[in-house]
Amino acid sequence: MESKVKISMKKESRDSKPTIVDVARLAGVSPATVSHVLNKTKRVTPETEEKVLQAVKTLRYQKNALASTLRSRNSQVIGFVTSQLHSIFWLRVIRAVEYTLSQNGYQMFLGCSYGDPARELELIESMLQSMVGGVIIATCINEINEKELPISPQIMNFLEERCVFVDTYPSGMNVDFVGVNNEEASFQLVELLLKKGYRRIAMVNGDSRILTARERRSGFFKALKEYAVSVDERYIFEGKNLGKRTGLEGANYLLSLDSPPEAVFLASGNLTVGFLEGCREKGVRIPGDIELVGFDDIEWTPVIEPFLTCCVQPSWDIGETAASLLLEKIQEKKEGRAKREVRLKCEVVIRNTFQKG
Amino acid sequence: MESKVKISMKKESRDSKPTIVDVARLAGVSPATVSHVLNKTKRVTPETEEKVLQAVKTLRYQKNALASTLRSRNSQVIGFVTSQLHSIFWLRVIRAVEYTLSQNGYQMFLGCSYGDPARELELIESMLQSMVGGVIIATCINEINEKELPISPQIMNFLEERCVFVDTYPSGMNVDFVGVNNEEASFQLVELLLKKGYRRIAMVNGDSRILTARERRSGFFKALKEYAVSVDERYIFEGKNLGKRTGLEGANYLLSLDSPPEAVFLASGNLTVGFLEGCREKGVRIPGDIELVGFDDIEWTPVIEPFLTCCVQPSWDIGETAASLLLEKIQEKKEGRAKREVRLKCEVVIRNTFQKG
DNA sequence: GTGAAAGCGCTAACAT
DNA sequence: ATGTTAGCGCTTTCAC
Repeated sequence: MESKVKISMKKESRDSKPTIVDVARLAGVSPATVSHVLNKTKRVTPETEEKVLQAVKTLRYQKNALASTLRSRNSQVIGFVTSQLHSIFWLRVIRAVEYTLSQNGYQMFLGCSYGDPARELELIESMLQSMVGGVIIATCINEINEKELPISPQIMNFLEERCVFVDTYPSGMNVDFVGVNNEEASFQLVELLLKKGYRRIAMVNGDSRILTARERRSGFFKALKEYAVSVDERYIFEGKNLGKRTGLEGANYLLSLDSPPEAVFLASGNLTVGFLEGCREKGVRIPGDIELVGFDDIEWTPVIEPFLTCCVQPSWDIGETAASLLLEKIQEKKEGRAKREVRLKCEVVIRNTFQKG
Repeated sequence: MESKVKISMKKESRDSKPTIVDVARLAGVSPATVSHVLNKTKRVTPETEEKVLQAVKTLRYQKNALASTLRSRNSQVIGFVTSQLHSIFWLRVIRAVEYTLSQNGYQMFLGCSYGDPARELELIESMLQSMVGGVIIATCINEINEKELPISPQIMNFLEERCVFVDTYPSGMNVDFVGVNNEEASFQLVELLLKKGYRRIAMVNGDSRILTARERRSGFFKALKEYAVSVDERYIFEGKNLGKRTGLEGANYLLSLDSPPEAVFLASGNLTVGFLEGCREKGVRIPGDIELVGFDDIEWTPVIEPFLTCCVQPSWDIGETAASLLLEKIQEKKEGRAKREVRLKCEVVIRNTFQKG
């Protein structure tokens, strides 16, 4: 008697959501059958299927994703670990990832390391504790260094089996990766300057331990070489990172030289923003006094001067491709398949003075 | 014998992470005790505590968050449902929310409804299925309408008990809310125009079923009234939403009038971007031909002309306050406490022509 | 202060 | 084709 009361208590309480057991009882079948109907994991007669679906409907049953994942070890959640949450570029990538995942019935964890490698690992670990199905990482780790940043074999294994890196990845790691053709696009931008006859061309870039910085730098040098222009070390400014501050510092440095450059290649959108601020402070007019080409578009270009010539990263495609690649990887269980490196192409957008030239 | 083999198999396999049982065994205590040590949920002698912590360390044990949440009904995950993922404003809010949550040991789900109310509800439901502890919502639902968009009592209850709305909320709902002083800030902006002597002042705004649009509109009218300026209906342009396109349409309309306005109040940052595009197309110079004040700053203002006078929303504070409020609400179990409405103040930034005036 | 046992809601293996 | 049973990894009574 006691137990019966308890059971009915449970069924009465309106704040607790219905479980698979409630559905089974109402449909007059076993919980296992309900599970099979909902997951299409075994054939069931149309008759019982109908009963189950009806019960689901009347109870407004929604399955508990946690219990399901815990038991089946199959999660419908993907984590996205980014290293910055500042630029419109990353916002677009996030949007594409979120959209692609949700279209496939997945949810997204979002975490930001703010450029701290240790924090990045913490985020990955905490996502693992929540049994995510996989992770997309915009890493801030340039190189695996067992001394400075030990990574457990478990994490290492996870990074290889259930991750996709975007934009950049730690050098020497064999991982799936989605990025852009940094070298080629940089080459094209610098070539525009060279074709126009400029020879005193500067570069503002970040630390070349960063993959993207390194590749863009390489494109710059390649172009100079192809046009037989010797490198003037005074025109090379390489700051700590690809951020705004570095751009500002680069402007302060380059614009103070005895013979300033005629043209500058800026290796990122944030660098460009900082560089423009520096120009403004120094009273240098853009366009006019100096010619700029930049990697990555800057948001406001369509609205107001200056219209900068740049290459536009396919930010949406980057996110979409990364998400699709990860889902594919997770769903086909082949553990040992070869890693893939996808390079999407940037579009070089020619604006302003170049149109006249 | 058979079972023993199985057990040892289990312990050998290196791909499975250690469980609380493994820790308990190694420390020579029961799983319950390990749980109590880790969660500080009961007093334990320092001696056994030490043993447990040691075992945790050597096994590199990390507790399974899913199992923990499933059993304790206490989740460390918060969902953020946004209605758009386009502007830098929302990026900042997201950043603040993510940061605040992670500082408190929480993880964040991110979902975007893209302005579709039905999708918004789906997102909330799927988060509920994952047993999130609470949700922060930038809603696109202006009004509860049982006919068009039925909301189950369960969801309704959840929205009231474990949610915080940001930026706007459905009219008539009694919920926790974090927003800004839309009316007051708009008043101040329009007052700047009035004090400078303008009388032919226009407004570009979104549909006033949207809370923010309504309040900003109200501030506009209040200012005109206070300065005894009668409203000229031709100068009121109210489009569908607060987006860029509406701003462009507003520019096309207002700049084509026989006697165009001398000054315009733009009720959002995106409206401003669109309006500027319209000005550019029509060859109207800003600043110069027409005076603008805008609600919400636009990203590039510090770098390039035009420097617009505007009010800056405290986007970081909005996100941080919303997250803190939600965590507080969840942690203090008082179910029936009064709802709170927090209004943060915008900073009016006076730039350009106003400085000379 | 500690442990045994039950159970959160689900799915997978094994019967029938 | 369906049901029975066990158990994912954890927390929580309730004994001792």
